[in-house]
Order: sequence, then structure tokens, then C-alpha cells
Amino acid sequence: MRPGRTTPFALLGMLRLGPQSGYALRRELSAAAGLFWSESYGQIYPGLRELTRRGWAKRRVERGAGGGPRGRVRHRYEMTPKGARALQAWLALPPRRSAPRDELLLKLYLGDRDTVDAPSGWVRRLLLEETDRLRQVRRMMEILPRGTHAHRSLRHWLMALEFVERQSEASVAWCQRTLSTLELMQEANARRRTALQRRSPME
Amino acid sequence: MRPGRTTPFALLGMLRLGPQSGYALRRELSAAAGLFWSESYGQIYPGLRELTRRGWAKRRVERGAGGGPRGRVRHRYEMTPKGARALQAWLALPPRRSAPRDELLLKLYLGDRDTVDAPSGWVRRLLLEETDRLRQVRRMMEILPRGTHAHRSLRHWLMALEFVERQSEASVAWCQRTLSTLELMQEANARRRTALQRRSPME
DNA sequence: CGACTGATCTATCTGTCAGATATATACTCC
DNA sequence: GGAGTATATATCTGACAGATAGATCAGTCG
Repeated sequence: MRPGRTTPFALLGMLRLGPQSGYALRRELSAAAGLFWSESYGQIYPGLRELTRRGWAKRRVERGAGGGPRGRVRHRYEMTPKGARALQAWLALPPRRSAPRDELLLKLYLGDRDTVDAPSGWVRRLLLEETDRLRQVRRMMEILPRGTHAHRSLRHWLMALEFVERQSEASVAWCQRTLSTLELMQEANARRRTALQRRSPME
Repeated sequence: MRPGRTTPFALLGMLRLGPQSGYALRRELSAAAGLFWSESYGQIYPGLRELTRRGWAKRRVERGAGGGPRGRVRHRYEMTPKGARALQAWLALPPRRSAPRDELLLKLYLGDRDTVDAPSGWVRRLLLEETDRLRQVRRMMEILPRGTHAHRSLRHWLMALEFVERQSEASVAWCQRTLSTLELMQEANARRRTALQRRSPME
């Protein structure tokens, strides 16, 4: 299947919660699904244009609060019945997996003994990031059931978050184990270098 | 940071094992690192062109086995010392994380009670894929130490594979748990529909 | 030998996307 | 009233995925 074309549907999906501006759409999507889905800024407005072009959303132009002729122009998008059907059809389609592309792992694989010191810093950073991510997702999972969030199915949302939780847990565990391995390798490397230096001293 | 520009370095990294054709480069990369890194076909030749343009690789044109003037032209690329330095510099740079983009999770989040039946099929498919992936990575981790693979650092390679292993384990566990939850929801849904039908029968 | 088949190999094209950037208005706190 | 921040619309560049094209080579079967 051809690449993507998911952005318009993600936007459409967010419109189910009610009419929104492009900016708000992105903000809401990021707040609700940012842990497993991210939209690029550059795709929002082309995406919204496509929605109106296909008749899946209606664009309402409003004047800013000032009310005067120089008030800011705001665009509010609203899903049409046709758009609702298109969304349902897309939701029924099997999701596409993205190709694996992890630059950290690639660099680990391509590296060698001489590059052994840098990775531990990256792994430490990843450990911090994943720990934070884990905290975030657990907080969301706890808060969500109590909140009055407008959503369609809390249980599906929690499933998605649980996936993130498990992935992050696995990442954290890997980071910890890998860090200790890397430290052992660094020590061995340091000993090796010292030994070489003794055999052929610089001075 | 700007998008990628990792393809040329991935190719350069593979050239450390010796001169290769573009086709072989991609094959080797996929065999060794395909579980955590994938290269697009469309990037190979532009990438190789960039390597020669920058003086990081030399391109040797060879004739096919036929030897005649009509034999197939083969291009073999070889890393230059300048290329080796460029690779080292790139390897020392911190890796960039890709933005999360999981279409399955997005669809789960955007779906509702009426769309509840489709996801279980997707999750079942994911379970099969991840189980297979897990088998693959474990097999590689077992075979690698015995093999005579040309590589720079077996331990780094194994680290990368261990990451994949942990991620896949987490995915499998999530699939199993999610499948049972979805089945419960489907049953509840079926009961709800039957109840509705009883209250307002079609006939 | 010649036709067929599948693997090897080089290469291009299209559309999607990430990330940066530009620009301007509205609100808020001091 | 000024500074700083949030809201908002929008464009541009280059990287990238996936599909496709087209050619050559090796093996097989009749």
C-alpha cells in the first residue's frame, strides 16, 4: 500500500468531538494521543483543505472577539455526515505498520570498540526519557476514568495507553541492563588501553 | 533537527565490511539490521551518489562475468579514508528519536463501540507478527556468536537485538491481554444489541 | 538449442511527511 | 503601556516509503 494518507483521517477523527480550529485540533490530538501519535505542523492545513475539498468537513469563517472589521479571522471546521461515513470506512480498514527505524540501535550495530563510550550517554538519556514517558502514561491512565474528557470509548483509549506503558517498561528495563553491560565494556577497554600503553609507552 | 539524512551513513557503515554493490548493500543491511532498521529502495542509489559526490566512497565500474562488451555493468562501492572519518564523526553524534506514529493505536483511540469488532482481528494479526519477530530475533541471538559473520562488535549487535526482543515480548503480552478484553467487550456488545432488538423487533 | 522462470541489479517517480520557519493577533501580568 | 506568552494560519525544504520499470544473468525443462 502507498504511504500514509492518515493525517486527514486523524483530523477528521478529532472533529467528532465537535467543531474545532486547526490549531485546537492539533493541540487536542497531541494531548490525547501524543504518546502514540504525532502530527506534523506542516500537514494540518493541507489536511484540512483536503477535508473541505472532499466534502468531509465544512469550514466556517468567524470574526475574532473584537467584532470589528479588523478582527482576526478564525476558521472552524465541522464534520459533515459524509465525513462521518468516510471516517467509519477508514476506521474499518486494517492499520498499516510503519517500517522499523531506530537510529540508536543502528548506531549501536554500526559502532565498534572505539566508539564504545558515546552510546552509554545516549542510553542514559533514553532511560530518562522513557522513565518520564512511563510516568506520563501512568498518570493519564489513572486520571482518565475520573475526568470528564469528551471521548468515544474510554476502554479503547486505555488499551492504547497500556501498549505505550508496556513498551516503555521494556525500554526502561533494556536501558538499565544495557548500561551496566556498557560500563563493564568501558572498564575492560580502559584496562586494555592501559596495558597497550605500558607495552609501548609514549615517553 | 531536520529530518534524517541517515541513509548515506547507513550505507557507509555497511561499506566497512568491504566493497559492495548497492543491491548487496541493501541485502546485507536488511539481513543484519532489518529487525530494527529498514532502508527504502528509493534511497539507495541517491544515497550512493551522495557518498561518491562527497568523496566518502569510490565507485568502481566492472563488467559482468561474460566479459564481452555487452556484459552487464556492475557498480561496486568502496569506502575512502575520508568516508571512514565521516562515519566515525556521525557515529559519535547523538541519535535522533523518531516521532511516535502507531496507526493501530490511533484507530483504537478514534474508534467507538460500533467499531469494536474490527480491532480484534488486527490485534490477532499483530500477535502473529510479533510472535514471529520474537522467534526470528531469538534465533539470531543464538546463532550469531557461533557464526563467522563479519562484524565489528558482536556485543553491540546483541544489545540492539535484545532491545527488539524486549519490545516484541511486551507487544505479545499486550496483544494477549487486549484480545481477552476485546472479546469480553464483544460479548457485552452482542448482549446489548440483542436486548435492543427484543425491545424493538424488526418483524 | 530455445523458451521460460526467478534472482540479481540499477534506477526513477510520486506522494507523504517532519521539522523549521514566517507572520500576525489576542491575552495577561506587571 | 510594554513584555512576554498563547493562539492561529500558513508555507517551504528535503527526506523518505513504496511502487514500479527495465535489463541481465543462472538454471531448468522440453
